[in-house]
Amino acid sequence: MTLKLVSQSDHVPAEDLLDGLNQRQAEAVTHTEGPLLIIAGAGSGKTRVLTVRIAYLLRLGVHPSHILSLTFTNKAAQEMKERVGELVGGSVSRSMWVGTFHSLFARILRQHADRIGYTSSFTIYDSDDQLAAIKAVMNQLGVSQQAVPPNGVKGRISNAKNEMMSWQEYSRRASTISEKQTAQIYELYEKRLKHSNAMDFDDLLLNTIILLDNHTDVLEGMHDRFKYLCVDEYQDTNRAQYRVVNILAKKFRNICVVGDDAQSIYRWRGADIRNILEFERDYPDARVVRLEQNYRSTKTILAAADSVIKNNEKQLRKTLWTENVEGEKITVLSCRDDREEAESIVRTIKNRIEKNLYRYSDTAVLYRTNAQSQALEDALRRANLPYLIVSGVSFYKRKEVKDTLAYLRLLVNPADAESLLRIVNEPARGIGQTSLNRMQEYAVNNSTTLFDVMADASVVPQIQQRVVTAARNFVELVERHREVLNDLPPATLAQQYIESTGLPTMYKQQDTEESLDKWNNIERILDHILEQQEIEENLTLASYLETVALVSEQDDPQLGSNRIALMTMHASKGLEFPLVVIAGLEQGLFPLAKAETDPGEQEEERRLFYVGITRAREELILSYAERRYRFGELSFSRPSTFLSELDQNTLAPSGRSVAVSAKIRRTVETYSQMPVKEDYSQLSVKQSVKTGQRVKHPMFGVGVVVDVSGYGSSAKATVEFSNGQKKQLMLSYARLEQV
DNA sequence: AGAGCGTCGCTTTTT
DNA sequence: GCGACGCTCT
Repeated sequence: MTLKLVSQSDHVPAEDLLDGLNQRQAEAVTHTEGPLLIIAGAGSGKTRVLTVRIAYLLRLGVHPSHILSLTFTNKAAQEMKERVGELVGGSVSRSMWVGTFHSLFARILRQHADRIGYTSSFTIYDSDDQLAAIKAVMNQLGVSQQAVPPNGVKGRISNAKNEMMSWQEYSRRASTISEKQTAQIYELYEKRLKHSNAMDFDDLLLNTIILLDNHTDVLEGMHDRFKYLCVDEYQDTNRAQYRVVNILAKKFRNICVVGDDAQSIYRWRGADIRNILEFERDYPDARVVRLEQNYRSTKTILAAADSVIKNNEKQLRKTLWTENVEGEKITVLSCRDDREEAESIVRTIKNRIEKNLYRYSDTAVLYRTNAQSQALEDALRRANLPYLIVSGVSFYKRKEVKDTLAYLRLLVNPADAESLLRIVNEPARGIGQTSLNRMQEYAVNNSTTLFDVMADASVVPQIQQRVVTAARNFVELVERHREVLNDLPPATLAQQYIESTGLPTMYKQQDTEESLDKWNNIERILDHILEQQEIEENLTLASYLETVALVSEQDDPQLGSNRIALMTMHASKGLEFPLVVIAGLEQGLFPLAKAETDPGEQEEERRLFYVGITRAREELILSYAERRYRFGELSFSRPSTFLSELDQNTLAPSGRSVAVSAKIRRTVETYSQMPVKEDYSQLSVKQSVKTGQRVKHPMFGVGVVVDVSGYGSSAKATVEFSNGQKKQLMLSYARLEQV
């Protein structure tokens, strides 16, 4: 198979691959030996360079299996595989290692699990499982969850792991009482996971490091295998990832990293920007190539992006430029509330589409938080426009889905305490919390697993006979299917097993709309397994579960369809759309409130805005609402400071004063009943606004009041701003300051 | 053991 | 405004 394809790639000279690349891009492609840092600005053809570079390596005769390409998200890995496949043929690209850090390391760890005290059927814990384990450990220690929020502990443990700090070391360094407590939880958490034959996301990296550090033969195997390394989104790697990359690159030093410090948006989860900033120090002989020509966006969009990002101090200066046209100015929609914002956005998009400027799939609406998608969805549905939410988690977060997967995980790995606890009494089997606590305690004290205790719980003190029987029945149910784990095709096995758990039956019998929905979702998983089994011949239940654990959601088949895409700005990284809308540009939302006190956070938010802006090819629309529902309550906000940072020349004059639509149906009562949390300290200022007075608007800048009408909460002022713009402003929303 | 009710925290972002 | 969790009652 491979032979045929290598010969196929032989008949075209490698140089032909360089056609259409600019000089810098070609330089990056042809620098195959030794360290290479590619600083790739947004839209500079990074993916193209990476894929061509791989094709180039192959044409030089490098065997595909010697190339390792690490990406940050599944989406990126997928795209890389496809695009390389287009260049060199699908079966060649299939024998290459292209994947996320996590998925790749999970594979490596499965191969060598026994070397680090795991079995190859270890379970991967998602963050809910992590939290459940932390809570269990806290209970065990008698730490109150009120006093110590488990989520905070989770964050601290994860941070420690990202910095490769073991619980032993954490414990040594702990000085405050709270740190010592965290250390204790960390220790027991680690032991609990190990005992459950489970790893969390961070462990996948950490254990890989441990494996490679302590087992020279494995390391040598890796070295000989991965002669060419390529790491995408290097600015988003954390210290553990950095470490693995450097271990792997040590022998051949053919390491190519690509990144853009301006697009580093994962600091919060341990990404360390030093990794890219100090690459040249790590590899003094590194070649550095800067890709600064942008092929994606109009001059206007680039100018806007640049005007924003230059407010960041920590920044490698680089100059993006483009030969593209000037393009449309940026429209700003100012709206009264989130509902109106959604409707304005939908109307604007609809308008563009009706004029045949764009198709649905040319359009993306980006936002800061997933919660914002709700209003947008409603508006899109009302307008009957097709849309697609690129969210990630929804399906796999549903209870019945998690339960089904927990059953399957238990089947593969009966030591998995978190999965067991999740479903042992779902549907009810008469095994309650008290009994479970007793059995768990017994398991911990006797260094065995909960599952094994349940096989014969009669030894547990104070246990009731009917619980002993129920527990044994449960264990037998699982064991019965475990016996055929390797004999039956996974889909068949899963089907029979899940059926026998009584879970689907329970939902079916409840016979409500909701429960039938749940039953349906269970069927969807079983169908999905069957589907995967047909795609991949060697599918095992374990490999299926791994994919599901490491893939948030593969909605890709839908991404190609003609729909408007809705997603967070984080999810938009690496994508591009002719028309991009960024919603919710308000202080406290974007940037988030916590950025206001932390300059580092502020800069990260700004980079995120930069990422959002640079997704746009032709046209950008920004919006904000003066009030919106958050946490079920109405809250007020000022327009984002990011808006005022934008180069004013890039904004459309009409867009800056987009009128509030009369179409919005909203009654006075709704307003008067709305809880108002915001302080009204500025109200006196507003009410004293007089004609002729100079005022400052957070977004429109300084202006003169030319007219005042109405009073109380409906008072309006007409303000003429310094650029000649006249705008009517509701005094109760517009944050005018006296100047 | 399990159902029912009230409280609380939550929305940043993801492998 | 929702879902997870804990407390109380049966």
